[in-house]
Amino acid sequence: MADEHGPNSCVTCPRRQLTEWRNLELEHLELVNRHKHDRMLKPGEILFNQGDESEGIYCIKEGLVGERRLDAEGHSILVRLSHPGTTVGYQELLSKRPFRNSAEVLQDSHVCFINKSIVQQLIENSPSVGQRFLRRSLKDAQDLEDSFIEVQTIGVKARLLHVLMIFYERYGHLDPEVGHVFDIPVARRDLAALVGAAPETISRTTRQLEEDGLVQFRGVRQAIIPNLDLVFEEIGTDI
Amino acid sequence: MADEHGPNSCVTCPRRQLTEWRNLELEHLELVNRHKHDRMLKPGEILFNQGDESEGIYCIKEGLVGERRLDAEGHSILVRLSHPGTTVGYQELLSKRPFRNSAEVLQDSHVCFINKSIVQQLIENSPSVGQRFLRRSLKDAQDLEDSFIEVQTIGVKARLLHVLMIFYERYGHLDPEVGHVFDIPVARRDLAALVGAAPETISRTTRQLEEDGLVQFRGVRQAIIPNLDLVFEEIGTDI
DNA sequence: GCAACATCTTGATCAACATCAATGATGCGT
DNA sequence: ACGCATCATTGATGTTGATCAAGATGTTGC
Repeated sequence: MADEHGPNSCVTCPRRQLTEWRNLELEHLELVNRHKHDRMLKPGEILFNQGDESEGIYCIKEGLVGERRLDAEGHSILVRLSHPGTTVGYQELLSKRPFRNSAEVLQDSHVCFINKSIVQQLIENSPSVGQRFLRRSLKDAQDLEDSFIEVQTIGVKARLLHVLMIFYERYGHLDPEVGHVFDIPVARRDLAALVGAAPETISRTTRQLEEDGLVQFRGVRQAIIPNLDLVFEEIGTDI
Repeated sequence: MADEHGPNSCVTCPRRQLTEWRNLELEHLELVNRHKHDRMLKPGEILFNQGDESEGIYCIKEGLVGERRLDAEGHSILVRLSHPGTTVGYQELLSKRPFRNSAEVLQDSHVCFINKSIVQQLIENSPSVGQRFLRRSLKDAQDLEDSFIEVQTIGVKARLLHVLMIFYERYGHLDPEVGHVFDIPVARRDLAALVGAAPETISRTTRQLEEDGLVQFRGVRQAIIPNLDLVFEEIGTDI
């Protein structure tokens, strides 16, 4: 399991700088590295299910993971997306409660699992870790509060644009010929679940965005924004 | 400012057991007590405004405080209510960001203000305080996530019932003659802002609840639930 | 390459809620 | 107690998005 600081080692993992393990001393880092479990996962595979007890924490090294909740009527809502450099499942681990969401792999992913006993040791021995988790929790709470306001306030069109902008930030690049090109890493139904709307509504809204000249869609997995300013105007300058 | 463990002292404050200062040593407690500022506030008074920089933390000793956010179109949404035993404004203090909501007193309240330099000292010298704030933040994030799901999923009627049940838990008592009587501590417009609906919709929904026999309203500030089971049935047993 | 299946789109209809306008209640100051 | 201002209710109408049903477009396995 321990490759001596090879390409799979936590010590040299470039994503670690984004995580709560950022300031970890070498000693603790090697502890993590010795005990971590690497997994390569395909879309549709499950990290954990709603209702499960937490066994540890999941580090996303590559790929994309979504946290999904099923409501009483069986609708699934995508509560959040986790990109590389994110630890998934820390809330339930720290609060010792069962998972309230399921975590599902949305793209080919490389995920490391760290057992709760190891995390416990890190928190006890490295004060920075606790602080990082506090900051992370504060940020998550604030993001959620914003989404909460957004859902009550603005319509599907603006919310869809917002989600598309998130994809653009992460997967986009500028093609001087056509504009800002980016991938949509999820299926339409998941895009719908992310926006909090029915798939049919997403279809109609994307068509409307094309008619407005805000976004062009190339098939179902790619899109182009010819003019970013028009989009900012629509959603109110602040992203 | 310092009364020797009189009725206004933090040392003997009964609400403290509910706050992050719960396990504070006497020494630190007296530090807080020496530097806290007591204020008696009337409905409508403001603790802080959206956009202000955080100067410290607010302890609710008595009364009721609401956090309100104004969206782009000027709608105000009541993001959360804070009851006695709650510290308000900790997120912005710890993340060193400007307040994203305004805090407004909704009922006659007794609020203590603690300057950020004191809070800083406490966190540095008393490890339990940081942990308490972490727990608090985790809980807030989880509550928000639930509200988020709720807003997308269930209708105004169920959401209103949910809010009424919160009031019942806090202000209610059983009158064997008529049923479970409780006060509604906010005006209709604020009840609307809390549910995330227009005041007109709240009017119509309350009328519907009366027609269904779920809740009777006595004026605008009091209500009666003749049969709790009927309400639980409507919102799905879990509260 | 084609069948079988899942996914996406389109159209028609419906329910929920917002908005606007008017009226009725309540409270507050002098 | 009166008048004014704020707040709450009611009705009429408009908008948004969900749902249902059907067709179109992929996608996978053989």
